Amino acid sequence: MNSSVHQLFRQQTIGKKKRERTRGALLDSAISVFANKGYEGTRISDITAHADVANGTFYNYYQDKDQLLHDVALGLAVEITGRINEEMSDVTHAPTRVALATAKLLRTSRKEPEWLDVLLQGAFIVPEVQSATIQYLRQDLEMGVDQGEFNVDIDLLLVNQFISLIRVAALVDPTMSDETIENTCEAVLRLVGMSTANAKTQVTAACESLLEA
Amino acid sequence: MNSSVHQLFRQQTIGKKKRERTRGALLDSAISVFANKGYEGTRISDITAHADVANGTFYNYYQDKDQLLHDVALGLAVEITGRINEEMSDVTHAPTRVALATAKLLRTSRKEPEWLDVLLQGAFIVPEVQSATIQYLRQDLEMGVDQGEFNVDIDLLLVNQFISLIRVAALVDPTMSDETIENTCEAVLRLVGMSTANAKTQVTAACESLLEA
DNA sequence: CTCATTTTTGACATATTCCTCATTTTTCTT
DNA sequence: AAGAAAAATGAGGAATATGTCAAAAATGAG
Repeated sequence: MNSSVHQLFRQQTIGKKKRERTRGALLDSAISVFANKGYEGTRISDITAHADVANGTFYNYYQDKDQLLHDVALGLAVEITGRINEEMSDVTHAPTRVALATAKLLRTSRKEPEWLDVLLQGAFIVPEVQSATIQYLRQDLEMGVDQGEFNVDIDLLLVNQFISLIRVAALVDPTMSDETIENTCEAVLRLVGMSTANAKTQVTAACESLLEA
Repeated sequence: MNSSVHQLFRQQTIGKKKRERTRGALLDSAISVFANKGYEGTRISDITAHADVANGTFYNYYQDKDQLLHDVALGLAVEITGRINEEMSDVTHAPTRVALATAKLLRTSRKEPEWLDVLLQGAFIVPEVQSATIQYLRQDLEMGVDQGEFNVDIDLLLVNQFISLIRVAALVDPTMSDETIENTCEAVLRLVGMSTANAKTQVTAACESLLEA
């Protein structure tokens, strides 16, 4: 087993003690198994088999699946939102930020489809993950309203609508084509009250700057 | 057991032979149990217990949970879309149709929260249910484009985005307040390319006509 | 390299769910 | 109301998962 290509958590624990390295292996395996079998559908034994450890080893680290999902999804949330925000630190125009963040997130999902899948599963199950995910998004949306670019009330419903559009992209087109990415970016901008034409312009600009990078 | 208030399928089988009546009881029970425990989380025994029949009885009717979900969700899809379309047979203005259909659907969900929940679970798992659900929606969306009211390409992604906004409403506000209904109606109209102001106007008009009825 | 400490192991006892089928009970036609 | 056909029953075997723990193995500090 252990045929995963990504190594997010193991990368983070190289050089540390055995305990942290095994934990990293379990977390990485959890990503793959949760993504492929779904949270409900995965058995503890699926994860230990994938991580090449004995069944009992799991219980040295977690009491149950819930705790594991919590750690995995929260780790992914921190990693992904952290990266994206860092890359956008100099962008102050809200529509550009929103389009860029969406495009970057979906690009991540093209490269590591399992990450977004598990992050979203976590966001719908673990409240703490939901908060972590929403945090930055809400700031950008409110910035857009302040800048007079977004024409809509920002509330919990809207934020969740936003997230659900991301989710649908991954569901309808797991390969995450450029077309899907652009269409989704335009959709989220329309959702927050921009015109179709305006949204198209913003997305085109944002995606060009993405190709340079 | 069998504390369900709704009786959709049992209603449909009154007067028929025992076989159909028991099937109706299983289908009604499935609605309640799927809605409360989720499809993955429900056991066959949960459904038979809720229906007040022996465990083995289930297997006289279905080979597995999948087949039951198929029948339940498809039955709900036919019932719900049928009702809504009938009530809108005289409406020809696409934005009005879309706003009305959305509002009516969410109103149904307020009265019978389990119906929409299970219908959507089915739509994401059983392809045939997805088709049945999408069918009418797609017509109305294309009508809106033809009428020059919607300014967006109609494709599978868009249709799924639409459905996901419905889903979010049920998730964020299970009580389905008027506010949630109106906000969701406006959001779907913005999604298909209408301006915030225009969307608001349409929704207000549609919701008024809904109060008369 | 040594060895106390940490970590892993995997067999097993417990628990859950599935599904079958011989038997009993109900239905409903005549 | 009789009785053949239809339907329901639920005990129990097979399969799968969970969580524990005494013993074995690996680790890494000195």
